[in-house]
Amino acid sequence: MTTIYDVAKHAGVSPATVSRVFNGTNVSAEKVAAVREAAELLKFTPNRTARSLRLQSSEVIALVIPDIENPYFTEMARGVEDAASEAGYSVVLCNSDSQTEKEATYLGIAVAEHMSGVIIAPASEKTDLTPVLSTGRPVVVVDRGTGYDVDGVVMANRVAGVAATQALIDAGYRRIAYIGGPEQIDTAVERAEGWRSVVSASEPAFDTDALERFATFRVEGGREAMQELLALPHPPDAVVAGNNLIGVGAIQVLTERGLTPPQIGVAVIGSLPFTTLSPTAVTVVRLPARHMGTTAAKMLLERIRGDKQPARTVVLRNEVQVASALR
Amino acid sequence: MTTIYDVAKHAGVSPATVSRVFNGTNVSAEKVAAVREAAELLKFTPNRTARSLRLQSSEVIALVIPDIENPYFTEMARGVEDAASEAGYSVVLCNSDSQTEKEATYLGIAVAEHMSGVIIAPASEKTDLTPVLSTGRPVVVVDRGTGYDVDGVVMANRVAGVAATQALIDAGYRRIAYIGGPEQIDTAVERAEGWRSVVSASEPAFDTDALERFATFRVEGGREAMQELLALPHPPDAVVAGNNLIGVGAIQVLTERGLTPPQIGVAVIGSLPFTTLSPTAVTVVRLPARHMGTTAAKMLLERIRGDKQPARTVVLRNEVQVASALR
DNA sequence: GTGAAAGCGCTAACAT
DNA sequence: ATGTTAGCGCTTTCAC
Repeated sequence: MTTIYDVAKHAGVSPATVSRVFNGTNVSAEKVAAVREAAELLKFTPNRTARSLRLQSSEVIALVIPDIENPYFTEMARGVEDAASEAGYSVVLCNSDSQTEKEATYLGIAVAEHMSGVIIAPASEKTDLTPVLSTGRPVVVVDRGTGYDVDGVVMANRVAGVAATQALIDAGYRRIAYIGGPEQIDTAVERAEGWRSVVSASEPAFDTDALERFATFRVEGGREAMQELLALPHPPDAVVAGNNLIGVGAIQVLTERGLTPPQIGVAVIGSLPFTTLSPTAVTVVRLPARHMGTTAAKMLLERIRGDKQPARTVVLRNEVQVASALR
Repeated sequence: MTTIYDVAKHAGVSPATVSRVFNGTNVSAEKVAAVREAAELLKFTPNRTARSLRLQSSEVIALVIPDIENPYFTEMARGVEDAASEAGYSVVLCNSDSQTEKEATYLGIAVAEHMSGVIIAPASEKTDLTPVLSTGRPVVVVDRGTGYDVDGVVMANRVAGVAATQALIDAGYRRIAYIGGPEQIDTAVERAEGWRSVVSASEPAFDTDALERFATFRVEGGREAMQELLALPHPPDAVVAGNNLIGVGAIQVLTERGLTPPQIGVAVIGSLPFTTLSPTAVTVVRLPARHMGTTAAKMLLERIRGDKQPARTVVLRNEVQVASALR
């Protein structure tokens, strides 16, 4: 490994000058040239570990997500990466697998590795951010809320729930069920509220409890809940899926039973990037995941650069893609 | 930030002893207790940057993939993460976006950050591994081959191509087209060879050139190629998709035109994790992506621990899930 | 504009 | 078994 000293020797300057050349401070043109040439020749790459030990910070940000296999989060990761790499930062992707302990481990690593900041989609409301906040590092919370006074980027969840349900009502469906995520997760709760408000308004006697199901935010969760709903004495004629994977699971079950949408109405909150459905059969409330990622990254970078304004929360609007095929 | 010196002072020992306690060497029971207590009290976390500067290595491995939004690669990432975190290593996920320059940047970062090793699914055959190999760090190449003498884990691509095509033949299809990936990528070429060998054997006069298409390994690539094939004067009665995303694109186009499988036979090389298709309509040759990830991680960890045996390449068998609905 | 030297937090000889 | 100390590669005062 070639160091700043090797380069200095070859260029006939001091190590300090080499450092200056690589950090853009006042150095005479000739010395700059000499240093660059020597660096080229010796294939010198600055040692980031040494640099970050000295600077007490590294140009890396941590992105902690609960499910690396969910396209919603990878799309977001993509957005974070775009914004970060444009600013010369790299992104470490950490998969908490929805486990608070794993999440805590990664947050610990983030500080122990001197990372500049963290973007996190919390695994639950138990997420403890103090280890990183106490070091003064900025945190941006995405997708979900937390009790901490930090920047956040969230989706307009209630609005998404309303839009999904309303599209189904407009298409003529009446018994609209809802399959949401875990009861403790606030995004899930907000989306459910949107659904509940629309169905209750449409029919005052609507028995929301009978048609609401809580699932995991996974394909399997959607499958199980859909099966339960279909087994009901008086099954629904439509369903709102609380996230993309639940939507996939629900549609799989319907397809297997020959109840292809729009025979039963289906609206999904979240995009379905790899489905093979006709786009006219299902209403999709697209959540701008990639945009959420870039927004979060930009906010974090501002904080890293020393921005001290009070914490902000950005709420992202979503775009509704209504099924055109009605039953 | 509390350091080893703070802990040493509180515990009434030397910094070296604190270090020893955290690295499991001979320290008397009393001192261990004193150090642990002080560390607890002061919320001490070892500084990984300093540690890796000193050790010239960090317990981090880099995983470089060409498309973070492809479930095939995220599934693989999941496997890598499982094996690595079990061994106390963390994984930095880098998205090269199929660009050789981005890939080179990340490889540079991997060495500049003293990462212990890298697992890479190369963006192309131009990938230059020398910057990392020359530092003595181990590399495991996954999914695709390279010209380097390093460990690798690949799928049985030719076999997969044969299996996909044979399933279609067995189901009675005769004009079987193939939509593959970019011509320069060896996995794509091998899978195509499998297809070609089966169709040529089935009918000596088979005009393979007319029915072979090269696409990008993306949904859009599959869509375009499928459209071209359908516009042919004498279109195919079945198609083999060279990867999961191409399969999604092809099936989307077919569905939009009302040609739902198995009206046209479809076989896909790679799993379709988020499709809503009836599983009986499409033949899927599952590629064990997660297993590829864990295998690669284990091989890399062995090398990191000093294993010096000659380079190995592991070929992973795949599992065929034949469509049961025949036309 | 440039160099000398200290120090970021840790580990590993080397002494004791 | 434990302490002392040098040094990993870099940045940055402080002199000149």
